[in-house]
Order: sequence, then structure tokens, then C-alpha cells
Amino acid sequence: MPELPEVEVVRRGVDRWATGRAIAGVDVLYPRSVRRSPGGAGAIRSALVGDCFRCASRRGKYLWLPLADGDDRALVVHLGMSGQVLMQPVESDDEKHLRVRVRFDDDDREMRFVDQRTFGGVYIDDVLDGVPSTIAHIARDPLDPQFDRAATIRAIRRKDTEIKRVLLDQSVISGIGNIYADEALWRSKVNGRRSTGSLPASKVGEVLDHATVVMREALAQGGTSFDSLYVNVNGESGYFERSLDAYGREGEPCRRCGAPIRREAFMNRSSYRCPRCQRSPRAPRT
DNA sequence: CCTCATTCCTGCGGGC
DNA sequence: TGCCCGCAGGAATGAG
Repeated sequence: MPELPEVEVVRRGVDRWATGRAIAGVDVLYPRSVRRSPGGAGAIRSALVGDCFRCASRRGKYLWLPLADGDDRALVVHLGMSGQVLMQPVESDDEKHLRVRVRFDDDDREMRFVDQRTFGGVYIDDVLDGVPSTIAHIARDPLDPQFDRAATIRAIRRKDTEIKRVLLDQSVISGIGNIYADEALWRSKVNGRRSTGSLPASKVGEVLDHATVVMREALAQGGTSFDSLYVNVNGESGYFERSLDAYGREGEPCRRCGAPIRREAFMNRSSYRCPRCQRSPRAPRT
């Protein structure tokens, strides 16, 4: 499940291998994957062919590739649940779930958007003030140099809801998904059901800092794996099995206190927490 | 304005 | 052995 670290790995790979190369063609093999693109496959093709990507940018879990000649337009990529971007030799077989292919004039590798569950997609968008218009509502992520920690703490505490919900709210802070939310809460010893109002600003800051650190650590691990030419532009950070303390560890002992990690339903998905380190709030929210 | 449930999708694995 | 069903969850959407 690509969250900020995985998407950043993809960004680095694309930035390195796909920019500056003249685009020869675009094949859309599955229209659903371009459903957010006005004009569909044809519009994507006419926007890209003959142009080239200037660089690869990212905010939260969104990636975009600004066009060099296009008047401030970009190809936006969102990986959703299962999206990958692969740089593949032109002669290699299509992946089973290959959705979009970008071919280049040179003979080097082509860029492939592969997505099994099709929650993700690619689309053309206008760039306004440096950000595609469709992601203007996405807040800056903690790895953004212009991320405003104090303002984010205020924004979180302004919300009248549970802390985990806000961590997942991309309009408040972006890049955090279910996995890193659980990890940050475990490190902070905070139960995700705690209401934002019941947490002092200092504790919210602690959660934020843990989220930042855990994502940096994941990035440091994932960043090494894409160095090969088979650009691991696929969002696998390798962080999963090795270093997670809470997520997916139901029944396994908490690495701090030994109590078995508990899985609970939350927002139509799962939350993992230590029942001893992350006690339930005393009273239900009123 | 704000919060929250619903919806999209398909492979996998457990249970029978 | 094979089928069915639950589960995985990011984020747009519309209801309340």
C-alpha cells in the first residue's frame, strides 16, 4: 500500500529515468485508469506526444510530471492501493495489469503504469502555482521543506474528531496512510480513538514527529532498493515485514511491553494497537 | 461548514 | 477439490 515513502521512491526513480526524454506515444490499455483525465486517452496522447517530462514532483501520495513545453500542464499519477510505475525494456512482455504505457523516442526503457485494483490512475491537469489544480486541497506533507509543523498541530486540534481520522485526512496533513498512522500512534503511545481535543498540543506534536521519523526511516530503507536499473519504481519499500511495530501484528507481542497487539475495526478498515501502551479513552466521545 | 459512511476494484486465503 | 466470502484501503462523493 503506497504511502508517502513508497511514492517518494517512485518519484526518485521516475525523475531519474523518465525525464528529459522525448515522448513518442501513449497506450491506454484500460480506460478506467484514465477516468480522471478530461478527454480521456486521446487528450493524454495529444498532450504528451512530442513533449517531455521536466521532472517528477510529489505532494503526499500524489506524483506529477510537469511537461516541458506544455503551458503549465502535468501528468498526475496516483497509485491508489495497488499502483506501480515500472521502467521496463520495450521488448519485455506486458504485465497482467498493465494499464498505461508511455513510449519514448529513444530505445531505452518505457514507462508503465501497472495497477491491479484500479483505485489509482493517471491524468492530465493544469498546474497553478506549482501544483496541479486537482490536488490544491492536499496539504503539505511532513517531508516538504515548507511544511508548517505549528500550523499543522493547530489544524489537527481544530478538528472535532478522533486523532487517527485526522492523520488520515489528506487535507490536514498528507502522505500518511493506515500503516504509518498506526506506527506513529504506537510510537507515541496514543490510542487512535483519542479525540483531538483531549490531546495537548505537545502530544499532537509528538505524534507528528513520530509520523515524520517513521516515514523517513521507511524511505531510507526503500530508497536503496531502486538503485538498480530495474528501477524499483514500484512502491515496495521493503519496510513492511522488517520494521513495523504495530500494523499487521495482531496477536504478536508488543515490542515495548509484550502485550499482544490487538486488531480493531476502524473506518471500514483495521487498526492495530497495543492494548497496554495505547489505552482506550476513558469516556466515549460526546 | 463540517463530519462521516459509502463506493470503487480484484487477488488472495481461510473455511467448509 | 473447489467455491464463496471476507478482507485489504485511498480518496471522491453525497448525505445529514
